[in-house]
Amino acid sequence: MAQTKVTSAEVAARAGVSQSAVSRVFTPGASASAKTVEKVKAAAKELGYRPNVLARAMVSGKSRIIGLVVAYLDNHFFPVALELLSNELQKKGYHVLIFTAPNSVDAVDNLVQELMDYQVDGIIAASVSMSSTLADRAKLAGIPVVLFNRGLDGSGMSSVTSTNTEGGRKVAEFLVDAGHQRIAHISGWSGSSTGRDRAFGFKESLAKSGHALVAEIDGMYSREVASEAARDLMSRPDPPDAIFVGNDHMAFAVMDTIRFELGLRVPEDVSIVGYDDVPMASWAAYDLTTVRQPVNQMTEATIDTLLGQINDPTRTSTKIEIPGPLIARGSARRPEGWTP
Amino acid sequence: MAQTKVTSAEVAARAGVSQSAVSRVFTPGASASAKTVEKVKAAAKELGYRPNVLARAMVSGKSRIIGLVVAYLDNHFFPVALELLSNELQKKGYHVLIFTAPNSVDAVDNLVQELMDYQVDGIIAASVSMSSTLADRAKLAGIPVVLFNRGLDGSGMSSVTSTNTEGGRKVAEFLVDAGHQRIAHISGWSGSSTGRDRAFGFKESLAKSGHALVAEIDGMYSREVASEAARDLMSRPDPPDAIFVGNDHMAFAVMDTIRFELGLRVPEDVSIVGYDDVPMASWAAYDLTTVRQPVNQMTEATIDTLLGQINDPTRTSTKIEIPGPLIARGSARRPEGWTP
DNA sequence: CTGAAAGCGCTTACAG
DNA sequence: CTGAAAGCGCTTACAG
Repeated sequence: MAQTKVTSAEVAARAGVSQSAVSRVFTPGASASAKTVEKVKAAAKELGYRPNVLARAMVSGKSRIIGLVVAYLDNHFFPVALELLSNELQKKGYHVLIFTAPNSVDAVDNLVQELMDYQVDGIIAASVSMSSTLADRAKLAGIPVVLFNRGLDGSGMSSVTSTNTEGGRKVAEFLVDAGHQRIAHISGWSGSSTGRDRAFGFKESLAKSGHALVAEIDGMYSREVASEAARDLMSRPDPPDAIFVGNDHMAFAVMDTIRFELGLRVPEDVSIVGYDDVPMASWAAYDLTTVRQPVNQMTEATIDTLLGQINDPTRTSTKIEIPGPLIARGSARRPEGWTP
Repeated sequence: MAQTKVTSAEVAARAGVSQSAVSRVFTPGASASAKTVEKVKAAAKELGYRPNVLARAMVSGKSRIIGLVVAYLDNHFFPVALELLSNELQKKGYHVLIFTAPNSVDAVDNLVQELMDYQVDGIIAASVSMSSTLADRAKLAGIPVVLFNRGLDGSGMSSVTSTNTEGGRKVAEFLVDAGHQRIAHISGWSGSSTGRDRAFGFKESLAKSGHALVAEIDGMYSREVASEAARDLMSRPDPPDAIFVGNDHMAFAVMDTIRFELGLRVPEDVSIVGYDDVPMASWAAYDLTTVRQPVNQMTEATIDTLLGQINDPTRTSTKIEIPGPLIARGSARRPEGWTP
């Protein structure tokens, strides 16, 4: 029997109290006598009243909306993260306004402007490039920003990633210990800190053990580009015996190309290692050796950081890196006696 | 140089006009002289002013927010749909408040209440079960609802699906024409119209050609349940020579189980057909024969329907079904001389 | 075209 | 604890 739009004034009239009293009953922590609460709740129920969140947001200055900017939804890491982020935020009484971003800095800056128009309390940018000037704008507007799965040093924005450099190192050790001699890298997009850090750790560790990279190609986080890179690598006179691919999403494409198009065997002819440990990595058709990004911990840290900054604007930005293990499966030869 | 919160009044002061004038300059279609526009825009730019969308929403009664309820984000069909929906809505000046739903009717009803608190202009429920009473509530509140990839007859809600019954029929014909004799079905969740319709069309067509279903098991849209069903089916004394699986997401699990766990060949030992044609279906590791859901057209129709109802509240609800082709790939034996 | 004023539905000091 | 009142930042009749 809900009316088209019930206001607190109507509830007040029916309950025989003031409009302020109605508001108090619906404001956690505000004072109202048991009797008032009872009368108001009864009237509200009869009329089907619920407070207008937008009005509340306007006067309180808190919208309880978090803006989430995402790209790369075709990489399954992000739907998983999105779901975790959204569930957790819902539990804490926040809601998510989602923006899908083409991955250009300009486009993202526009989106973030629009987000700010909605008076969001905070912004999570997932694997997306924001300009520093935009970051400054958000800071001036008092809106905290947390970068998820991407860092931007010197931007003053908080970020949450896995220990990408360390992850790259682990892969190098794993491949070297397994006796690989001709190692190549199809990297994550070099415009992303994530891609750069993994490549850096990987190459650094390789060099330390006296190995040089056979080849390094930017896979641009794209299936097509990664497949082309795999074709290129495997058709060389001296093809690699192991390829570290900058994320799982590209690694699947590389495996498809190598096995079904080129007719080679994985790992007998070439070992493949990915990064992320998306659910599909454990599916039998791929059984991909990869470095796990602890997405649960990463989303938790992201939310803690963001809400922390929302509740205490003086808090300084933090850079959180969460370690994840290398998960050895069937797509790469293992070092003898290897244990995680 | 943006201030922490610039209001139209401040812009008005700087531009030497009234606050109303500022508002008009930022309201498409409102009248203002070229001179006023110029002065206001200049002042707005200097101060970094942007209208507060929430305030606008309150007075205009239009939030330009669309509530999107999703479940099953692990099924790749939904991230794809989500991205299309979000992009298209952004282009039309709407934004998406996202709610991830556990798939119980109660939980969904709660979420939708919260959505309404945000004064959303419309709701898209993707593969999610809403109660009819909730639908009635939304209608009373004047908020149009469109069901995406799910129907609910008699609810008065609009829905957009593919022609699921017809799709089921196509699969039956395809398998029968290929000479399969022992045909089984691991269905989509029987609580969903989508699952029921596909199963219905499939069985109806099978019966018409004098074939009986060897077995039918509800796969609950779950990888685990579908895998268990596959084990069950293939360990029978007289195992099926073809299985129609209610969606691609489950079909991948079925293929993994049959090939890597049971050591059988697809399609030599058993043909597998899915439903959806998610991107992964075309990946070489699965090469899945499936019925395509034209997700582009489905999302377009969803948006057209929703915005249509928002702009013209008298418009009656519609039930749209969009046909999609069967895509023959390598996971199922083809009828001789088969053409799409 | 333009400004003064009312009002959207709330929250929150301020008195009592 | 409670009510009257101000105000959040806008849009939109209403006069002029």
